Amino acid sequence: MSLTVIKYDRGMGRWEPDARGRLERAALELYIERGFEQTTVDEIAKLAGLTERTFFRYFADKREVLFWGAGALQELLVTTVTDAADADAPITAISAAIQTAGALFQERRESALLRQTVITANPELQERELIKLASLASAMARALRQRGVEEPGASLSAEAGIAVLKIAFERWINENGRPDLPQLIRELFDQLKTATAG
Amino acid sequence: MSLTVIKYDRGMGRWEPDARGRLERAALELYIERGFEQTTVDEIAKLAGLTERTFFRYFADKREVLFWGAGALQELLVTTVTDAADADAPITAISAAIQTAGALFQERRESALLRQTVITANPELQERELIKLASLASAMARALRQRGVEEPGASLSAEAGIAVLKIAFERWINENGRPDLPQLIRELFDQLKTATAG
DNA sequence: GGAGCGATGTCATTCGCTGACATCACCGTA
DNA sequence: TACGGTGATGTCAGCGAATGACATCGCTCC
Repeated sequence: MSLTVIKYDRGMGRWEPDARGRLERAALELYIERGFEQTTVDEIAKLAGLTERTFFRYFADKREVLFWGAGALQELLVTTVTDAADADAPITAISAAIQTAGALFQERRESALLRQTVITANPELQERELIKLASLASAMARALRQRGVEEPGASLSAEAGIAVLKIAFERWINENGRPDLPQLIRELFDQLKTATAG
Repeated sequence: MSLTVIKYDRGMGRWEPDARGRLERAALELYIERGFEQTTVDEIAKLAGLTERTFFRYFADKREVLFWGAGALQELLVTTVTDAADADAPITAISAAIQTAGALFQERRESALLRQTVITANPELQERELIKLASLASAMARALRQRGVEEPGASLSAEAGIAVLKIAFERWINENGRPDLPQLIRELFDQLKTATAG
């Protein structure tokens, strides 16, 4: 299915620029073509014109290459939570942050879909994704606490936000009608309110 | 710290009963003593009087030995959700299920604490725990759907329940006062209602 | 034109995990 | 009682992920 054209696969050795980017693109391409398990790190490195050892200097393990962007996402979420008006309820700040994240995915729908296809096909990658999401939740909870929100409200709001994000993202990927993701997120926060009102 | 006395470490070869149990206990003991990463599967097997190969016949991987009980927990949750009165709101059924799980942990507080100490000390184990929790959530959501609850309410309620369980369990472990876990869970469901009310 | 330096390569090793096949203890039955 | 089947275990060989130690490369600055 080779959806990404890789132009750097030959004659590219040491010292070519953007080693990390080359490794990242090579990995994604191979994960899509043959699947995550069927791809060896050695193959990724060779396709990027590097060695296995160098791959592990840039990425802690074979999975991490797909989650490198999580750091930036976390900063975005924390910033959005922190910048929310003090008058806003915690859940409102969280909702704003999650909507922002949703907008980001929406901008890169194609690559988000490719990435998610790979992840969904492999339990090891799902595990990694879950721990990244958990990390996002605790970062948001921390941001709320620094805004003066007490526990357990901070953690509950943050975890609820991640739950909404998970469900919203999944629906957004599976629906061909491609509804607006941030709006889907708003609706889910509303439904969460209803659901928990019990 | 050797808290578990293992009596089966010598003269126990093939054909002694309860191979799975011996492997489980041996693994937990070594994970506690030296840490998860510092323990080899070969060491676990030898301590249990078996071979590495046999370990992998009982457990899919080195981590799974700590999560074998998750299946029973899932059944318990599903049963409780399914058996909840039809008149009950979905979130009430979920709350009942999570409280039941809490009661189960409370019965085995010591071993739960040991297990959690090992898991908390190791990211790989946290990943595995998160995917088990996610599996519990989707099982509960499925149970709700079979009771006629529509999406996204089913998934939202289930995920919210797991979020409560995570937070409740963490607090219960860390507080020396040892509050009643099922009650802590009830309180957190209440606070979740407040928090999401915005 | 070397000295220093960061990025990369090479090599060796450990360990998780798997497949293929042999072996063992036990159980039923002829 | 001997025999054959069966399931659990052992043995062996091998792949691939990951890591440490050390060498080498290309660049930059004196």
